[in-house]
Amino acid sequence: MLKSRMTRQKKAILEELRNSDSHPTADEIYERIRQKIPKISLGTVYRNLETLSSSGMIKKLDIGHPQKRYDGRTGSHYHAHCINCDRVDDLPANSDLAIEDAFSHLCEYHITGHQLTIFGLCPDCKKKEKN
Amino acid sequence: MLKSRMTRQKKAILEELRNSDSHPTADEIYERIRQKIPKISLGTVYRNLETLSSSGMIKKLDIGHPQKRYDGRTGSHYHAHCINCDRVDDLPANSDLAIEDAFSHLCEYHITGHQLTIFGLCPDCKKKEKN
DNA sequence: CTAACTGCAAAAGCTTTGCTTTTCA
DNA sequence: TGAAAAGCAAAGCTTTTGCAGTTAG
Repeated sequence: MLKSRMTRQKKAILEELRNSDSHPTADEIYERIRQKIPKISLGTVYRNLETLSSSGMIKKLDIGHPQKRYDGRTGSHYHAHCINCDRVDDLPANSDLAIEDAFSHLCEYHITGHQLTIFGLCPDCKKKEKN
Repeated sequence: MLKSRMTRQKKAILEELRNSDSHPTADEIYERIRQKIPKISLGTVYRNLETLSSSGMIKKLDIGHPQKRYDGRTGSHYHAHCINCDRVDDLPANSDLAIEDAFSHLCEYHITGHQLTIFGLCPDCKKKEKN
């Protein structure tokens, strides 16, 4: 375990992620934190997001876009991704380890985890689509 | 549907992907095609990969790395991703629509698809890990 | 023929990094 | 007080784009 200090900047980033149920990009986090700590730099945001995610305090998500998303919920769970507005929501179900069991019989991998994402239209975009 | 011409470059890229069971990056594809078409440019590779994937002839994969991967298999299937060497393998099972059914009762999304990836050590890295 | 495509090179966009100064413990 | 982190700016990497010349149909 590396040494790590809880700075004002890091604390603010962690709080922002924990109080948010969206899954913001680094840049969105930067803009929000800037309201409280105007002099914070984007580099600091990136460095802290990296530290926090490699120590397991947050998660880095990849939704197939140039920008990564960050998630303050560390429990294992799945995501839903709107193909229209790119919003990402948490799904109300924990990871299902049975899936890993099933695939352990189908491939030669030593499985350590899995990731499941649902794609579709979020409630808002579903409504708009009807018009 | 947009008009599209089957150029020598596009054909070579498509064949390369279909004859390969790895899931190469744009740059890897570029290097391979260069053996046959030395003057091809990386920009052309990117443009063709984009055309091919938006017309559904290939798939673009995101494994959470800066570079995207490309897959010549269009049937819906899952992937295994080695956390040590970043190799990506196809899993010998088709997409399970029951998963989408299950989540359609748990969220308000209009679900159109899903993606499942297994993480772990591939057979090669599993062996090396033992030493 | 001519719209679509190529090659080349420059630009764009996100993220990382080097360096000096500041700050937490 | 010293190691770790911040701020700033420059660099890095992958991907996209503009443009003039080429080519498939």
